[in-house]
Amino acid sequence: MSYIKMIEKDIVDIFKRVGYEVESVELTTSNRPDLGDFQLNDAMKLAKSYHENPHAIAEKIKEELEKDDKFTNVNIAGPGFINISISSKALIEFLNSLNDDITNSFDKRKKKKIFIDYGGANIAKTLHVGHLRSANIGEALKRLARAMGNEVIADVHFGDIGRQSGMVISEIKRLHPDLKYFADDYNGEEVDFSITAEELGEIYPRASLASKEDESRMEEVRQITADLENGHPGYTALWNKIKSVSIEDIKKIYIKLNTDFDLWEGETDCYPYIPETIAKLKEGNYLYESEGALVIDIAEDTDNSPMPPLVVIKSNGATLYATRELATIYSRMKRFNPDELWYVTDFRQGLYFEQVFRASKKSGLVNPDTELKHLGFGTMNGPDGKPFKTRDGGVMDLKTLINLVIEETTSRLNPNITDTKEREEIAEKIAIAALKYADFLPFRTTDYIFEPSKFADLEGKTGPYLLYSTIRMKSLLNKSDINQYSVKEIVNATDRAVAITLLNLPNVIDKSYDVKSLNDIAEYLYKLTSTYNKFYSENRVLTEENPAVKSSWLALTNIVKSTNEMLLDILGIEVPEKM
RNA sequence: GCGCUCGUAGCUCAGCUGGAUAGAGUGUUUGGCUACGAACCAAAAGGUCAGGGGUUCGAAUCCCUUCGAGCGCACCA
Repeated sequence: MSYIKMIEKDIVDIFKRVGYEVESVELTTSNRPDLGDFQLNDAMKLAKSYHENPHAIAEKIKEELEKDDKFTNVNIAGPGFINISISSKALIEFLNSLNDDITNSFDKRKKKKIFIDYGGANIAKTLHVGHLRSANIGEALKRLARAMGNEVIADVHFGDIGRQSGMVISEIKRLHPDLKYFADDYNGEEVDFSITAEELGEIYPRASLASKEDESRMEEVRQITADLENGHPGYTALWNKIKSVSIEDIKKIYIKLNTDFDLWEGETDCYPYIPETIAKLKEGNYLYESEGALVIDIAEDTDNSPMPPLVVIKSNGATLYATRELATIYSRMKRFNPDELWYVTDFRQGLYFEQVFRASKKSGLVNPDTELKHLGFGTMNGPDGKPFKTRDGGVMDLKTLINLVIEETTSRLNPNITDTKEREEIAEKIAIAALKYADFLPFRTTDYIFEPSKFADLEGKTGPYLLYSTIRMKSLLNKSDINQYSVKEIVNATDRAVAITLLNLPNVIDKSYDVKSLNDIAEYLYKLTSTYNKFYSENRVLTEENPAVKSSWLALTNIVKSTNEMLLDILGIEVPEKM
């Protein structure tokens, strides 16, 4: 158990001993650091339920707290705030436990099997800035869930079928009408045709625009989509070729983003499970015909607004997104039987997922106790408040964005790093850190504005700040002539502040995991690092003459460095050796 | 029309399971490198928490209401 949780448990015992039943208490960092390290607000809450004077309750608690040598400076302020500080003796004990083993710095949860679906790259389209959040948040939640002791399976869930396939094929048909794939007598033979990811990136928007303006073109697209789904040999061969080009390109960017999946599956991977899924829905008599389509009712009595039924089979007999989603859920349950299924997508899909989840529960595709969670996120907008665009009005693709940031980080690299390849690698790592960290700072569901000028912003509360500071800690430790150290004393206010901040980590991790947002961890990293940097600027570690003080400060530096590395790793951010 | 989300410093965002004097970064002004790495540290200025009402010891936070913004509402994904 983490140190702060042990202290909190002790305090709960104290409450019980003096006659107040509380389940738990949380030590929160004080709003009034002049009065103490932490504050307890429980006396005022208890005053209500026990009909007693809050100050009198606080007084009883205070008396007991003072008997424990972990606490000092216990005082009561205002209506019944209890302020407490942690004694140096306790802080030293705590810091040394971290110095010995950093992996005990926060608490694990009861192990669960979690299946997480994020990324959601679309084969037909190049990755754009909208995909950044799903990759960042999904990857970090995966790592966080694993760090909390869970078994986690991640799937990229490529969008590899659907109308966009029809769009792309129809456009290629226009560009190369004589291609063998389109011939009536096409028989599965190899066709000499190649396409680059760049070309692909231009094809979809053109087709999409044309279909929007021309209903007959849209009808053609629908037809091609249906034919493809029904196994049209030429379309299938062409689409597979496009898929392999696109997937290769997409994988490269995910690797750059430090994002990795256990399963690189797509929507089409659920096809073998569609018949069973439909059979299961029919078995329970959940499907009925409405306007030519097969739908399932999912309204519930408690709904305070109309809930439309979910279309499972289109009137032309084809499947659609929801069909494949249901079959995918069925396949995941059958193959992995997870306790929880998480979907990290744009929050605009909230209603859709609510529908799919209800249909899955109602029809028994999942177990009654399987938790289905849609972890929606807000959109990353441009300065006009609309989804991020390039100067000429196009959607900013992810590669361009990454390269823009790399340009900035390259220009600031230490000139002592001369190897060209090394420079490129480091500049890229810093750029990714900048992008990811900026993306984690707002709460998960917040729409936020990402201004182009922020690309150039590598100072202050940024990824590069964290990397720079962590590298500086490493550098300090490397230069030290001592490599065995431990905390022997708390020397002044600056090292004390670092210790108190470290103490608070488990509560930050808990909250972050409970609400499935990384902003608390991102914020904590800055808090810890800047608190350390203040210590760093006011104390000279390497030239310190008192060996006990020097040892303590080296240990403190080591703990902060390790904590930063651990938390940055959870966020999917790599720390280079130098920068 | 129905539903969901949001409105906090010049800008970008935290804080929302009610707690003390509403925070951070950036920008502006200013100080600190012959220094363990200055992508750093320090200081100042900057607020009607959209407006109004209510609940209570206490409201940015909960409830009602007005105004403003965004998003979603069966055969797209």
